[in-house]
Amino acid sequence: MKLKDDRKYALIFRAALKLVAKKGLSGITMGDISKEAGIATGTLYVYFSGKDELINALFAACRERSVAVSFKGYNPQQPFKPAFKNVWLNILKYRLQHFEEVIFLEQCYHSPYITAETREKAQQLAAPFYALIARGQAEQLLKNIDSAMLITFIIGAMNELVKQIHYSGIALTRSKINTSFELCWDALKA
Amino acid sequence: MKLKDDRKYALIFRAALKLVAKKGLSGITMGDISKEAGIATGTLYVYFSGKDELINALFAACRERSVAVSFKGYNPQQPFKPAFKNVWLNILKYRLQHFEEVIFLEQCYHSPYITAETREKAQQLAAPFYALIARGQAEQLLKNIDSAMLITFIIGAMNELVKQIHYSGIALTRSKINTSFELCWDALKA
Amino acid sequence: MKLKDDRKYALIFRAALKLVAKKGLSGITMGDISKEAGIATGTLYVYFSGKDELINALFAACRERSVAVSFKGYNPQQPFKPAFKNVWLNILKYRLQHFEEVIFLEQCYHSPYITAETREKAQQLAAPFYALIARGQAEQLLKNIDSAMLITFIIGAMNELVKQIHYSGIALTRSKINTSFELCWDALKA
Amino acid sequence: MKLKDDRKYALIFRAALKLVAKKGLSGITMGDISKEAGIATGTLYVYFSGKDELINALFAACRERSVAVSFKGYNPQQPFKPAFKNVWLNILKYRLQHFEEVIFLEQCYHSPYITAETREKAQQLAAPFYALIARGQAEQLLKNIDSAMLITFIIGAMNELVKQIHYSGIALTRSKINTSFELCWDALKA
DNA sequence: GATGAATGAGATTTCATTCAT
DNA sequence: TATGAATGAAATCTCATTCAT
Repeated sequence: MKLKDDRKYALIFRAALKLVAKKGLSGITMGDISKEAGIATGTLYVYFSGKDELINALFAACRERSVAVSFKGYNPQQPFKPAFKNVWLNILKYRLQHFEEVIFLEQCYHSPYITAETREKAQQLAAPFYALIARGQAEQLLKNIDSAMLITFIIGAMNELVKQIHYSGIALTRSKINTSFELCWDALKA
Repeated sequence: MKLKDDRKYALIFRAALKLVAKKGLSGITMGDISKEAGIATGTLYVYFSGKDELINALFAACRERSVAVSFKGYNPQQPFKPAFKNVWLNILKYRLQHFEEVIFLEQCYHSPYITAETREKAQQLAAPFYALIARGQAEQLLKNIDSAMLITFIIGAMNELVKQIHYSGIALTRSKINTSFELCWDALKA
Repeated sequence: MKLKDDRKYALIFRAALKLVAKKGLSGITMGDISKEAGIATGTLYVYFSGKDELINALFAACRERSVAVSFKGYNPQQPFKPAFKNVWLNILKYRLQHFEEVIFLEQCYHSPYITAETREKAQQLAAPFYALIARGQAEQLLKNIDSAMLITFIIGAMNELVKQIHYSGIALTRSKINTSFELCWDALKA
Repeated sequence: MKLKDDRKYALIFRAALKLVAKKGLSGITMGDISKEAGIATGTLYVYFSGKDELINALFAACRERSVAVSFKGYNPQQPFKPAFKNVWLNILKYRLQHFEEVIFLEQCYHSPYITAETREKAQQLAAPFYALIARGQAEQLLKNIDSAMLITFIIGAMNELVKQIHYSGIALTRSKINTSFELCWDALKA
């Protein structure tokens, strides 16, 4: 008896991400995805009930992975600024290394594929970031303003930074990274 | 024999923007656009040679309008910070009032519709912003780092801010605007 | 300007009926129908929103035509038996000449295509037959039993007769017709 | 190595009948049948070489069962009318209790699934009914006309009666049955 | 120029059948 | 034999574009 192959999910996701990065969300077809993944088109429907479900599942997976990686190595005992920088760097590195996911998530956000439910769940994943900001404010290191606004600033600037680095093709030196972080930190610090 | 009706361009653009904001770039069809614009599908092809051209033209138009409005009221005699804030506010207001265009531009950027040429031209429109940053640096008010990085920061943070405001539905008070600007200014200032 | 061509409905219906008679309801495809009708597959979707709608519409059309023709030449002044025979003959002739419709209606009845609504409407078309039976009972010419049962008997016997004639290929002589009618009449008469 | 499990045939047949009654012949898939039967899709192909064979086999089985039951309790010594009524009742009861088979047979008759051979064999099963009619004619109790026509009448009326009873949901009383039989008898009797 | 029906290539999806376990 | 994932041909349906009016 043949069992459902868990590696196929990864295979399909990788294929879809690659294609979206290349041709945009509006340019991918189920046929393209299956071909890229090296499986038959019909097989896609063994793993996902349709294109919508595939894209929603991939969206959720990308969001989760992205969050999961952010707090790697985070240690609450560590002083705030280095701990925060660690998270900031995790995010930056992840986004640069998985630029396809960044594009995919952005393209999805205003697409008809993502359901309200999926969107809702994605929102909830932000909780740890709010907690981190709250800690910085409690320690009087961060500006005492609406934490949503602070997060907005961090994420927005980071997004654009990642895109700029990706498209400019300019190598990202340690000093550039530090400059960028200080730019961000100057904005947030009390 | 009638002449091309200039108002139809606006009609078509407005329809396309509305639909992209609602259903995403991957969700719109020529049929949808014509219906929303209140004209026949065939008529679209009188004004645009095809879907690609329509989207490229709209993309270019949005970019141009967006830049044109940014420097409204800009007066080089004015001291830098208020002059800069004026531009910053122009951009913020425009993006909030024309949120559909923000979405559209974002969606386009990684779509196969936009040609390299269109992308190139869009890039060139950023020149006045570089000049503005250069002035701030010359006056030693802004950090003396890669101006592309500074612009990236400003635009990225602004984009996210606009989205947050739009989706949260929270009214934007004068004090919130000022807080946001100061956040941005603290990041940039020397 | 090209207008929707009313003859296309007839063209499509004729094609569908021909194919169902040949290959059964389970054997027809939208592609087959369009080819048989001499139009592009996409054109079918200009006239019907999908396969379901096409089949429901054809079902309704067949039912209506079948009923409409039944009372041709019916004259209430005429004595009951010849008036009744006239109707009976109308039905028999119509079904023999439009055998494809008989098959189609039968195939449809237990198919997932026909909606409850369509079924409902079809049911209502039987009213004139009930009225005719009621007249025969009022004149004490027909058995005074549940009129639904009488109609059931007439229609059931007729259906099978039509099939037998069609498949046996034996010519239907005037005398055979009369014999059949008398068989039916003997069953019904008081 | 296990042997073919005879109960599986019954399981498969039951599942197929249930589904055809619910969704029509055009609405069933091998997947549906296997799921309804509680077995794997692949297992269907252990018992039948394909969909066609499955349906032909079921068709033949239904026809055989239907005929076999008709003459239960038939005693040639018994006078004709009660003997005939006995057969008539056997058929009526069987069809009411196995309505799914009635639908299935009807649906099959004009489908491309049933082969000429299967159809042929089904035809031959009617022989005992012809013999019964011949006896009635020899005893000068039945009209002396083409026996095919008489059988057509009986079966057609019965079919419709069964459907009417099934769909109306009205309980079938002993008196209703008798009335129906007399209707039939009046038609046939010399 | 304006219309919208017509087109057919191509997208999504289904499903009978096969095959590895 | 039993399983159900895998397949790919074929079905349904969509949609950018054309064309007759």
